Amino acid sequence: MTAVDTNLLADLQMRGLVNQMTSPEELTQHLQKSRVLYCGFDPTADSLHIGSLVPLLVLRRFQQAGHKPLALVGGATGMIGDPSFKSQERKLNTIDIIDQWVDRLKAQVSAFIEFNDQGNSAAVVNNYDWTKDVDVLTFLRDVGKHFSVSSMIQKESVKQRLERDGEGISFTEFAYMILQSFDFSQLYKQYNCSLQIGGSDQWGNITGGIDLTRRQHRAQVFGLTLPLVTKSDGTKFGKTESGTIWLDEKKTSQYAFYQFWINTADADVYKFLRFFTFLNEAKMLAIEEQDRAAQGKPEAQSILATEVTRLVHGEKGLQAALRISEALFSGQLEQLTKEDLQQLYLDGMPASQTSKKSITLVQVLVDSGLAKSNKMAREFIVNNAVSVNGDKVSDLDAVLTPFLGLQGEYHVIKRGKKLFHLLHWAG
RNA sequence: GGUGGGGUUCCCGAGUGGCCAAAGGGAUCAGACUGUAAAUCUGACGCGUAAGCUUCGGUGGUUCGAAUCCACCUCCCACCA
Repeated sequence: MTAVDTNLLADLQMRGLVNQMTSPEELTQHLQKSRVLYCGFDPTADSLHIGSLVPLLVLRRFQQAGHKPLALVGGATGMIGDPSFKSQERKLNTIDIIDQWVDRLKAQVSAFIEFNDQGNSAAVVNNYDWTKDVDVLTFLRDVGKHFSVSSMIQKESVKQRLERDGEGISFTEFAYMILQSFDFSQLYKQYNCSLQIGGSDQWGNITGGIDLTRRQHRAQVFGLTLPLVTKSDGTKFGKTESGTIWLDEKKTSQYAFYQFWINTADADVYKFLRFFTFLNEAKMLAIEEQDRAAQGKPEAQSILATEVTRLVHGEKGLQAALRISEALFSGQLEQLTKEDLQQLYLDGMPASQTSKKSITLVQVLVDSGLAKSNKMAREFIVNNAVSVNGDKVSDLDAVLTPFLGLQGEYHVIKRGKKLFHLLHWAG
């Protein structure tokens, strides 16, 4: 039997990772032994984004403490759409698309948990497997009968939707909770799974599952929700000017991922260290103390970025991100060798190639996506926001040619303080 | 099926025949200050160097002129059956 770390809950609480839990004393008691727990991830896109990182890492924390994690991929629930705290009814995706997404998610969640031969080896399950063959009548009689509509509409997660003018909720979405509850009950039956974790928005769905499991199997199971990750400035966590931060490196490069964390506000960074890293409390307090004493630029952001990038993209991905970041932000562009530049290209720095002999700067800005239109490109140049190979350019008619490039082949274009693009003259 | 209310530029939201590329707020972007922070100030924020062009759910119409009026279609919401 795997040894169990009985301080797990205390650690999670120290990290601020516990939002709500059912019967705390009994759950603490329950977790003295190795248990099976699960967390669901619905396929709403072809990749998870960093919003799912907290639950994924908590699954990992549970496994490290000796419990068996199940990552549930919502092949069934993803077809319905969770209405919890969503202000609008959502469009249904087609079944083929959902299938593809399910496969990607399986691979992604697998990276965060261990599959070994020990008692607490992780597993990935798909709720489509036990939902697809349940016919409507059976479902309504055996599952639906356990739910009271009046208690369902009391749930905070759908209440505001029901009360809000101009929006409604279809029966399909309303029934989502029942499907998710059915998952918990099934996983209890099949795996003796006794704990479900999820975001704070999942509380209603989780307690629904707990009730159903009690009614169908006369068993007590537990729920624990994690806090919503919020930022001190009130803006939404996980978005940048260029969009969502995805876990898939094809959608968000390792470099962009690293940069996202580097840009964490001071007001949030120590909290995020607790949420997103496995550093122990003493270590994190030491970092905080040191930053305070230093009065200058804090170290916490770079530690956070390093740790999280390593967790998600591995040591290689981290090194690639670091190489680009250092090259670009140290300001020593002219010292880069041809190999360095090539490596930046391979590391996934935003880049493009051209076989032309010369291009206007305005054109380059637009082609590279650094500016949305010629008009914006010109505005950036006039505002002194553009530099090429480290030098500000304020000439609207500037033209780039290979000769002027680094090593005769590359131009590093910078717009604003943080956006870069590598232009390679392939001709 | 009936009745009523809606669909405005990324979001919210004003605009009911010309003064509207369309108020205001938010978000976003740039500059200054900085630490690739925060706060603050300044500027930008449909496309076009410009003349100008293309937008206000869709199509068609009325008009010198429509986001604004009319018809049909479509989607959403509420209530009634």
